[in-house]
Amino acid sequence: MTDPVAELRMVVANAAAQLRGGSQPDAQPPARLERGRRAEQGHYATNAAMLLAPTLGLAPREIAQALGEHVAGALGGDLLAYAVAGPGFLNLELSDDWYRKALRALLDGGERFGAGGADPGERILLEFVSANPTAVLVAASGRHAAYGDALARILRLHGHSVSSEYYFNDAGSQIRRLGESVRARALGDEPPADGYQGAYVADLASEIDGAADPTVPVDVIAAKAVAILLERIKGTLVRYGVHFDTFFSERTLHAGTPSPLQRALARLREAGHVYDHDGAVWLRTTTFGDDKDRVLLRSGGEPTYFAADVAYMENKRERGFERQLLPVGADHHGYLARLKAAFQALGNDPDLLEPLIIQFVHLVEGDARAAMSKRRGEFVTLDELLDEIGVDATRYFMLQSSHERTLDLNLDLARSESSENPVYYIQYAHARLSSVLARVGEERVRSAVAVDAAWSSPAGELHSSERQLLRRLLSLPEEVAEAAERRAPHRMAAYALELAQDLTAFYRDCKVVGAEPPPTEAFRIALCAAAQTQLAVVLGLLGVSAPASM
RNA sequence: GCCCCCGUAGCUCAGUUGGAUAGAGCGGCGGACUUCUAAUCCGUAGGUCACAGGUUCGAAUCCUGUCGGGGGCGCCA
Repeated sequence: MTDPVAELRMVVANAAAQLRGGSQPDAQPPARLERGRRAEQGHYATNAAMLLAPTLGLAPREIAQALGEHVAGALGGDLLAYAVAGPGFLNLELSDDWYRKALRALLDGGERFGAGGADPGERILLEFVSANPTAVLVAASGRHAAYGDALARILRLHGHSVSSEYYFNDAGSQIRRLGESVRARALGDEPPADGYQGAYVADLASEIDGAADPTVPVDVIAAKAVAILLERIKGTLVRYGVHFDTFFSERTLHAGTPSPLQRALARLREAGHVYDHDGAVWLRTTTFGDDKDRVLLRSGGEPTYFAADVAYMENKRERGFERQLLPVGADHHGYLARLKAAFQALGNDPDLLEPLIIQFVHLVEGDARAAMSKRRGEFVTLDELLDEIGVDATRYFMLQSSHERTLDLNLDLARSESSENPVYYIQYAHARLSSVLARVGEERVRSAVAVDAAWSSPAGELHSSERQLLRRLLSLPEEVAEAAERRAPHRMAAYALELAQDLTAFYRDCKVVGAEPPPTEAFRIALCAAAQTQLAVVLGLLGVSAPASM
């Protein structure tokens, strides 16, 4: 019994197959098995009968009844009762024996319970944040960082091999502008109009030796500035708990003969997707659904940012990553059609390049929305945000809502209500469990967890809060699968909160230490241990700490 | 003008491969601390799921349109 709910689902599927007899399952979606939302809806409910109705030509409730009989036969003593309800749901009520076996499965799974659902596991490259090292990270980058990092963790638990990567632009005109801005500040001048105005540029000017020295080329100044800023960015990411396996330099795409960029270009040319026009070199992205063709090499021969991106995609593929995930800001969405087109032009299956659009974080202070232009230097940095409300609250805030939705971050509210962040409620549940288990003592915990024969007594019946907590814990595999497949870390944030609520209800209703009779105490200790393990795992997926005390 | 995302309780948001009586946190109101952690709990008020049509036995969810908010439409990055 590695996944009790999956086994239950299998029993229902088999029963449905028997009812269906020879007729094909056709294109029906698989039947669902859900936790009952209300007490009278049983412990689990399935809509299988309603899905079978069209095929069998019978009333859903009639089918549900027959389905119930089959399921009852297969489950034996694990099933306490079943009932047909509503338009044709089959509600199942499971026995306490089933719940005890389920707890055994949870404990045996340990930190890996719910892991490995991906079939097959893929080699995935997840590139995110990738903010140019022309400034420090802004608060909004905190959303991308939290999203990508959590997604990487979730995909890994789900059974994929994920490499997280930060692509940084260390070549091209923005970098040159940074260098010119630093030089201007070093000379006591204003940066150029299209340069970087922030106060940090003046700091860079004083930090970099020779910034004012006319014999030192601007490119050298720029490179030094990039190196400093990149280190600051890395420092912020470490503080934020966001890990990158690799930092990838754009410059390397232009290096060597032939450079990766030249090779990608040659490949596209061979495939017949490239042409010359107006002195520039174009990629015929319209072949693959883009609005218009795109320039790869400008009429001066200089490659566009797009050309570098194309070479970068090719490089990812050459490194053996079959799937490329690319969370980007909503302001980039117009860029994605051409990326996808280029990916196809390189001979790839377009479905293997997955751009994920992350909507904006609107910073609000008072009534006005804070403008965030890096060039003008008017922005709230991620470090400032972390100073204000802390890593855990920031990460949870950034992850609690869908990335498809714009997020309003009211700084005044964040400051004043930081302690109201749901993350503390979740962490508190974890701390409580730790406290209970500490009170019980390691030795007692070990024995309670090890010997499930000692969990049941003739008189003991589980409390409904215990059952509900177990159902929540048992749903982790499907929650992880859902979060991974939908690229939706916020599902785990919601799950963590629900788990904490069930834990709090359990804590309220079921005394653990000294519970009578002894088998009840043993069972509850084991349940606490399983819950603590899982809550720590889930918090870990979000990149939030799981404190032993608060 | 064209394209993308969003519109759910006072606020911030879950819930979209169509299912049962739409949920949570915060805020409001009324209660509970000699207790395994009160950063908690209990009770209560609060909804035309933006609007209008359509498909369906069944729609917050799918389709069409309208309104509102955000973003994008460079040989910039």
